[in-house]
Amino acid sequence: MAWRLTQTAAAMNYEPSTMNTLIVITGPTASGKTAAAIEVARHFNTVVVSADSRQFYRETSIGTAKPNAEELEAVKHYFIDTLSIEDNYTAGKYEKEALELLDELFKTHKVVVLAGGSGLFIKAVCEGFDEFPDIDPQVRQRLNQELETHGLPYLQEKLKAADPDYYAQADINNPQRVARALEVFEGTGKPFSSFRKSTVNQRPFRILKFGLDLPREVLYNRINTRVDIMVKDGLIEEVKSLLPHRHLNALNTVGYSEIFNYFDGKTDLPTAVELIKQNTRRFAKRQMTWFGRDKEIVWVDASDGKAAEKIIDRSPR
RNA sequence: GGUAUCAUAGCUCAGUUGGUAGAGCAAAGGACUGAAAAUCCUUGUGUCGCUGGUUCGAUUCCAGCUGAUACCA
Repeated sequence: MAWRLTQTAAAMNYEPSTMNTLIVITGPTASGKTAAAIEVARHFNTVVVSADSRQFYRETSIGTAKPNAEELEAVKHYFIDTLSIEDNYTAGKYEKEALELLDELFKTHKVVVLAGGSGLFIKAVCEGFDEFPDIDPQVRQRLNQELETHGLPYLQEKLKAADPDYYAQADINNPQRVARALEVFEGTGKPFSSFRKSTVNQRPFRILKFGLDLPREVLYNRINTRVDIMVKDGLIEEVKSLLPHRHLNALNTVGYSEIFNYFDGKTDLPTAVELIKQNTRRFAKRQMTWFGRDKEIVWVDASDGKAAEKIIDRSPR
């Protein structure tokens, strides 16, 4: 058995040998996804599509651990540097754009690599979201204003009245969730829950998911040293140049927020760097929680530096 | 060397008029369908420095020891 069928592929009843394959390479931050993806892509003479929600933006590089020039040279990458931090991007847009891109790429490639650590964006490609109408961003802006002036309970009550079904199951303490449900309701006149059908969309390609696995202690050490390297490589200067744009969502990100606080005089630099390490470790933990729930992921041990070989070994020939 | 104070969770500390203890931070676990490197939820992990004494019972009181800090020499 050289490769494994995902449930999706099995359900579609495609002939494996003639079917295009998306090799998903994921895992927590600093687990070695970039290098593994390049190695796998080279082996299949193909390209890498990024599923990393922070590497889209061309203004941020050091703090997002973007592939370096040499790595970008080695293999063609998509969805790297395609956006500005000023752009208002969503996971829904990514789903559509990524599927269109894959459709094109599979015309000339049997295999494409999807690499990244953003669980929601991987889900967008592999399963997709239910159809939600586009909502005018002003609706969210207004809701955030209401949150500011009236507090979360006010929005909770609105949601309770607008969509009792969702209210009953939603994470009501989470302002972003409450606001999201309300923006859909207020933008469409229909309850958020009426759009949520939890359908797993069938994709016209086979999906193999691999996760890079490291003992936690090893991963945490890698995170810590990688942050030190970022600082040496000029992270502080990068963040300084972005100070005028600090309110943008794309910069509400580990590695940037902490340095903004340093420039505000809220912490000293060593403390800010320690906080980046700590928050990156926490981020990695959240990623592991997310990916741990995905039973389609085949985990490969990455502590020997041979993760790519193992992925190639378990992929179609 | 002397005197005083302190020693409780990974860290900073609270507390028990004697009935084996709790906050913050750290950490761990979890949720998450268009903000996702975002956002949110849950959880106390302990030879109460060591050795004796008093006591039905000591982390608490007493003595000695060890260590830390301050002051005096």
